[in-house]
Amino acid sequence: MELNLEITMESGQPPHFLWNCENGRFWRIVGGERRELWQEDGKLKWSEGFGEEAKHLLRSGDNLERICKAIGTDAVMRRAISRHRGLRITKNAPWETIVCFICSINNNIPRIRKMVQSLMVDGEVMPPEVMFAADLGGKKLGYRDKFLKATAEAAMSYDLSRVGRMEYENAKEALIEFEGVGPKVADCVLLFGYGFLEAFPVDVWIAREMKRGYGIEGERAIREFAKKRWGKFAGYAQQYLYCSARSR
DNA sequence: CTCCAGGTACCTT
DNA sequence: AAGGTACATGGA
Repeated sequence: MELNLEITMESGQPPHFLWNCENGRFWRIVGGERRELWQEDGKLKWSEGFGEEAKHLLRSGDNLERICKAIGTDAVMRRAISRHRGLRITKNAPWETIVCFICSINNNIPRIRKMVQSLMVDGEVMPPEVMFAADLGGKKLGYRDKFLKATAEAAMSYDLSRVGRMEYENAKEALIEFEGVGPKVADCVLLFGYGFLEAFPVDVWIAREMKRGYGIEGERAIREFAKKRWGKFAGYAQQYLYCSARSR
């Protein structure tokens, strides 16, 4: 599996907010167990018993070479890919992904991470029932606390796995019903939480990069262009562009 | 002081 | 569909 673990885990995807990094190893606690991930000579290593989950997290089934070949149809994208070799889309739990990206609203990565960490108990994001009942005051969430409360309450009586069985457009509409989930957050959740690789989240970095690289402006036009050019792998294209924009 | 950050909700054209 | 504005917070 082609992989650059460091770039992947620290590219603004959910693991960036949920996992920790210490001397080259990534770790988090799940169910009281410490899971670790690292690379040796490019080869992925994991702590005992964590192999299947690790492969799932890193979408080992994605043929990165084939995907990059499919989306690398112009100089801008090829350059983005070459500068971030081994960057993969990750697959995370839907609820954790929703929380991460509600926290991301009009926010920066270091602070998103702080907020998400403050919403974790025993290494995991508080489940909806707990979050709804929790006192979020003092966590410095800004106006996002009311979005989290409302969405947590709604999620208590909603089977989030349903979304994963819908078509992309319907799934997006369903997610936007939650307070604090708009088009951009929904696309992030669909991409990183449900594995819809056609999702193309448009944030300020992407908007900037699309104008710079392709001369395209406006959310509507950007999404149309992305769908036409990158189709079912638009999510990967987006992540390469995002990292390019941020490393500029 | 202003500007910005993986935007959304709500309003008016 | 497109364009405005308020909204919390902290760092540059």
